Amino acid sequence: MKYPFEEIEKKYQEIWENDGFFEKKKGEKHYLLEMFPYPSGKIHMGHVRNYVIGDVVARYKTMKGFNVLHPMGWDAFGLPAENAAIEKGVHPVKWTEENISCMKNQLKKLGLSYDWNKEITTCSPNYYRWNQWLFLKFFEMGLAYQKTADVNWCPKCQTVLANEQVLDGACWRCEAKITSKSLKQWFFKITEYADEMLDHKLGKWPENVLVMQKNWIGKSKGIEIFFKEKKTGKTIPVFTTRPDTIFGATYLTLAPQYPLVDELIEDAPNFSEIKEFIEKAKIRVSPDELEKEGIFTGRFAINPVNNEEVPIWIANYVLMEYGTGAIMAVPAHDQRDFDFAKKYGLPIKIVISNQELGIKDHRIDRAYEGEGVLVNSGMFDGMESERAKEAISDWMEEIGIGVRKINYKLKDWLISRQRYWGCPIPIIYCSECDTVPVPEDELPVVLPLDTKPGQNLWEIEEFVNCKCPKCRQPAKRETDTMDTFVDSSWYFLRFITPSCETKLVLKEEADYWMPVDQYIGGVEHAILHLMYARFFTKVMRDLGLISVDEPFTNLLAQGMVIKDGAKMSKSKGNIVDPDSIIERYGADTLRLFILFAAPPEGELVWNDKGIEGCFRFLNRVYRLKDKVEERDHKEDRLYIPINKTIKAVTDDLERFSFNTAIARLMEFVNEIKNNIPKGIFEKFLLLLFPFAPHITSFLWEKGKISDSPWPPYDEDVIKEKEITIIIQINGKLRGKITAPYDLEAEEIKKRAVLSVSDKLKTSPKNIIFVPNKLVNIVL
RNA sequence: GCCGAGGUGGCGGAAUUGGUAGACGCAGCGGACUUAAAAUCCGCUGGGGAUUUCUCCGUGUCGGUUCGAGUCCGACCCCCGGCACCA
Repeated sequence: MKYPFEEIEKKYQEIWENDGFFEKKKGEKHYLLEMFPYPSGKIHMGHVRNYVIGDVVARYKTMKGFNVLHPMGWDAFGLPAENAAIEKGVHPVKWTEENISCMKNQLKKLGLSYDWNKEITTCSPNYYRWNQWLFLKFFEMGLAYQKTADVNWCPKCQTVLANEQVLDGACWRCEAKITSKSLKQWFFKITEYADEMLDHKLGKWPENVLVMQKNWIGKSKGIEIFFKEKKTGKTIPVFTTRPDTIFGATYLTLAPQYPLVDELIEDAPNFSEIKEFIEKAKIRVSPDELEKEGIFTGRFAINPVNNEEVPIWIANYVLMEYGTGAIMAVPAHDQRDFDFAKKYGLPIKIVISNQELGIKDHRIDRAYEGEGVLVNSGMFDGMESERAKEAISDWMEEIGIGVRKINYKLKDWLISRQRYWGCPIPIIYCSECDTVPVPEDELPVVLPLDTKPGQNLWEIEEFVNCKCPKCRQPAKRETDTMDTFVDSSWYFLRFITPSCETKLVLKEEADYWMPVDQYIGGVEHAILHLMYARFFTKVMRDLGLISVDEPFTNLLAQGMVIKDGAKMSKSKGNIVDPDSIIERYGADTLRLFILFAAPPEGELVWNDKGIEGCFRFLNRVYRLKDKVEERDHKEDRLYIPINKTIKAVTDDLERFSFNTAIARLMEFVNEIKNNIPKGIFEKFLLLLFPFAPHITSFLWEKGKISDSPWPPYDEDVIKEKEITIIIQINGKLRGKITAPYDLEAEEIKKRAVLSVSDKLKTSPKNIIFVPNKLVNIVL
């Protein structure tokens, strides 16, 4: 037996299409947002999960009387569109538009309550002109700059990538191995906000997301110490977090790319050997495959704390991008330096003593990296390393051989992409005036649409050639486009006034709606998108666009959808198509199952059988319509259960425990035996409505169910008059009694002892009483 | 290696502050209805033993705190996620 979900869902989706969802403008504001999708073709179960969670919250909050903003849009620039153009000969515009219309249709078939009047599409000039406008603002503020750097290059995507977009040495999108390339590129100075981004003081974010971001930012406090090269007297600064080990520095190591290297080795007898090593060492290998190797330069440096000469080496494990590109090696107290020193027979000098390692024993077999008392460290001998760090730093700064410094792992965000299907960077290069920003009133720089598949912007002369805005002489446009993560770093602001032509957002409206009260999306964006969006928010605040420090007050990081032990994906061939499920069971069943199968933060294991249970449940609900009776409901035996259910479902929704909320609804239906009074049935329908809006709309009969407020519960009824008291003997369950609510302790204890008297071999030593819960008799 | 989250029946998962472990659903078993099947409805369903309402064991392992521990503390084991020569 199946209820006629096709007709029901079609009917109500048509009604919603015409009526919309959010006409009323009263109550406290609630900005609810789910991560907008890339229009890749069809929605997948991950989308369904994300958007169904959002929809339940939207409908619940609306019923609770909030003024809800719940918009949806499209993250529409990106590489798959270009690949499709090359493979199928369809223009990215057409491909994207078709996908959007298909996916929008799918979202509607799920019964999602979006305010489609606020829809945005990042590839439309009306949207990306503000992308360009923000770029110009960043440029004015010195937050957008160009530099030549060794950058991550994906040979398959034929473009550069930001650091965050390289996973395990491979491209985040196509998994091709990343190579290095030296290019002049545009960067956003995200590092300027590194410190502020370490704290998220607003609302509730999952701990693991905050920790991941913190690790990514990777703040470390230390000191730059100035070594001098002996022959030339040139300064080689090294960064360390362990100044307490400075007396144990027995050699220096430079990154292969270190600028001074060429000069240092020019008169070395084994010059060509060193050169060869450097070229080999420059090739990036993943850390676990890399054997630590190095070569002596023939030169020495002076350790400024004791004027000792230490050899200068070049090693493949020293990174040019972090710190100064040069390190002081303390083999006794750093495992990497230790391995290296052992391999090349370099001296190992212990300067931190500890219980495990005798200070006189020089044949240690590993580095001691912990804290301890300083030895062999001149006037700092006997000091605790924690104190010595400060004392040595103070002293170094005083005599000018070092300066305290904070380093971050976080790098500036490389935003140039050598791709066509993206937002053009609004910059013009003029032989006279150099780098000139496109004037604001000439925005947008429109992406030319009359192109052939695979054609790049630099191949389109009409685009490239232009006039310099300053001197009106012929000039050339920047032909790189922006990383698509730029588009999604501020879209939550555009949703507020999406069609405003004069401003990115109207200030008063932004002040009303921002920040987003609840953001919902996959954990996979914990670093990339969420960090970029926080960065943009802080810049937009400094620009005076908004008054908030953070974009998203609360974050719900939803788990992945799994089948056969792996994330659902086309390449693994384990996808379940939402359309086929809707066709078979209807959208309400799909919505219910995806919420019921797992708590939102956890992984959801797809089970073809499990969905049957939700379908059966909705069929039972449907059949209830024949059991509804017109009669007084306050006296009915279901009156207490429905009130308990209202309380439970309300509490569960407040803490996003959708799976248990649905279980409560199922329990209630299991309670109904022969019939149900209409008043109680209606309350039940209101509770079920956010989860299964179609079937509940149908069963509601009178008017629109969505106009009804969330039902309150009767406090008096919930407090039961007769309650069950657990009786334990020595903490083990031995019986139960029922007693009036709040019956006094002595009376309960008396009854409890009496009820288990045959099991009491000795008289009780102690009786623990927890009001309205249990009695524990201790023998 | 470091950081984070977790380990509960055959399975997905409940147990919100330490107080009836296993709600709800799936799968399974038995029964009703039916000529039969499907659907539906009812009952059982952590393990062992007595077979009736009794009893022992049981939330990764070992120990601790407590009248009482899935929940708190300590040590260890195992999975998952993130970062990984960051000096």
